[in-house]
Parts: sequence; C-alpha cells; structure tokens
Amino acid sequence: MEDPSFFEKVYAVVRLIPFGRVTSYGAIAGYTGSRGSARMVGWAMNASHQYREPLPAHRVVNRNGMLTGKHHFGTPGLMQQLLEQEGAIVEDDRILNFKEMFWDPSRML
DNA sequence: GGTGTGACCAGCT
DNA sequence: AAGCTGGCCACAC
Repeated sequence: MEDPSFFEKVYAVVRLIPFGRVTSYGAIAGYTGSRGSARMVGWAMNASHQYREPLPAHRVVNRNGMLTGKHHFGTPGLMQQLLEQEGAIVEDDRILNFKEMFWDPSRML
C-alpha cells in the first residue's frame, strides 16, 4: 500500500468529518501527530485539489472558526455556502455556532 | 542537501 | 487590549 503520508492521515480525518460538523487544523494536527504542525494540515489541504476525490475541506477551519481557506475553493463564498447548507451560521467569514459544530477527531462522536 | 513556503497556534510585548 | 514573533513539520525547487 502507499506509505501513509501526513497527507493521507489528514485526508482520512477530513473524510471522517460527519455532516454538519467542523473541525480545526490544530485538532487534526494534534490527532495526526504534533500539535504545532497545524500549518502542515492547512498545507495538506492545499494539495487536496490534486487529490483523487474532493474532500469536505469546507468543514475544516481555523481555531477561531474563521474561513481562512475560503479563497482556495476557487469560488469565493463557496465555502460559506457549503457550510450554511450544513446548518452552520456563517457571518463575516466566521462560523458563529462554531462551538456547537466543532467535531474533535479524537472523540469521533 | 539547503532554503523557502504554507488554508496555523500560542505566547510574549 | 491588540499586534507581532517564533515554532512546528512536510514538500517543491
């Protein structure tokens, strides 16, 4: 099998994010390995465009619940739109009910 | 093989 | 209180 790169781990976690839930880069980073490698998670997501299948990257936001990567979706507002479809209240590029929608990969509940 | 970069986070000033 | 700096690890040139 392919070597489970950091990317694969990140992608695996992102795919496991249930509908209507969001998580943070730091949470994934902490789950995959180091806590400080949150940047690697975001960078992995940047490569997600080359991934064989689309990932729910819109469910991954920063610690503040801000849609930092919305610019990478190709269409501005797409990330917010997708989140709103999942019941998220997005305003000013930030999820207001982020606290309620937050999904911890360590719990996987 | 070294340097730079990256959708971040936490701590310090 | 808010702004800035450092740190963290993996990949491309």
